[in-house]
Amino acid sequence: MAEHDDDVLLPRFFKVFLSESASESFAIPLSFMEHLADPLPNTAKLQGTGGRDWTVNMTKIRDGVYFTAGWSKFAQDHELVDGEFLTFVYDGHRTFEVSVFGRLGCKETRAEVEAIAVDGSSSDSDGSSSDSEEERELSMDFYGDTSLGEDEEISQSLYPLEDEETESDSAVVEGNLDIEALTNPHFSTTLKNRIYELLIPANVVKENKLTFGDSVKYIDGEGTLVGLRGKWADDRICFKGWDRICRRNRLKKHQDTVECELLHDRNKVHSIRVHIMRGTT
DNA sequence: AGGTAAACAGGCATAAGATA
DNA sequence: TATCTTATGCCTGTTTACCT
Repeated sequence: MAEHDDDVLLPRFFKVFLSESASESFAIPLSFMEHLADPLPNTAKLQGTGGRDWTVNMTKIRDGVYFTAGWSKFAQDHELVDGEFLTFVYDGHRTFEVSVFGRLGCKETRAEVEAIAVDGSSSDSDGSSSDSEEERELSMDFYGDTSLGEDEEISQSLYPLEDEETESDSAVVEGNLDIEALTNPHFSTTLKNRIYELLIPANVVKENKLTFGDSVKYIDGEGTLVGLRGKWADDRICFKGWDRICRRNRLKKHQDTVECELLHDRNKVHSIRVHIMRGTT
């Protein structure tokens, strides 16, 4: 338990896998570079949930850092397909613990070690976690940033670097997201006139007995942004900063639909994962 | 079917920030 | 410092769901 608490403090990031841009090399988000060891090690160890390790080269290209040689082997061994989520927990030296979340939103164990005793180094591989526990673990992965409520952190997150926006992958789904497959509470929305706020439909809140804090993280293929809770005279629940999601994903009115998946920990929503479906309205 | 309440979109006013 | 732009809270009208 205490071990898990320590783990939560480790820096982490997530990305959506897109074969088009990530089959040969994999870009580490620019905003994560401040956490990387200095000087940058030549290689990194990727620890899969199946208990195996992969060594990959870490290469600095222009202003970014990429996993290069060895990454394609990792991707192949994990049978990564477009749209799957990867989370990376960094130990501060050269090891990344990588978790794979399938398109159904569940954590998956892949590239397993055959008939080998688990050495206990990975809390993910004990094989005892139930569905709900896995879901909570996913929540905790995105919960890593415990300073969510601090103004400084929020303002940084709200205004990401332009470079980050243009260089990272997009989580756009071209109209083929299987909505029924989403296991978390979700709702769809479109680009409204009032783009600064995202309204959480009251029926979704009620049906799922959801609660909200003062902020949520918006998660799209570009990374995360923090939206502060809006204050309204009525009881509606809405979050600000939504316009940045709309803008950086170039949402179009009367064309695009956004499926918002509410990631929660014991019904308290901490993040909203954004699935964009082009040309569906 | 009609009345009522809840939910929601969007207009308006204004505060805050940016820029000349 | 004045002006313009952006962001946000309040308010109101419309739509929808529910109850009688």
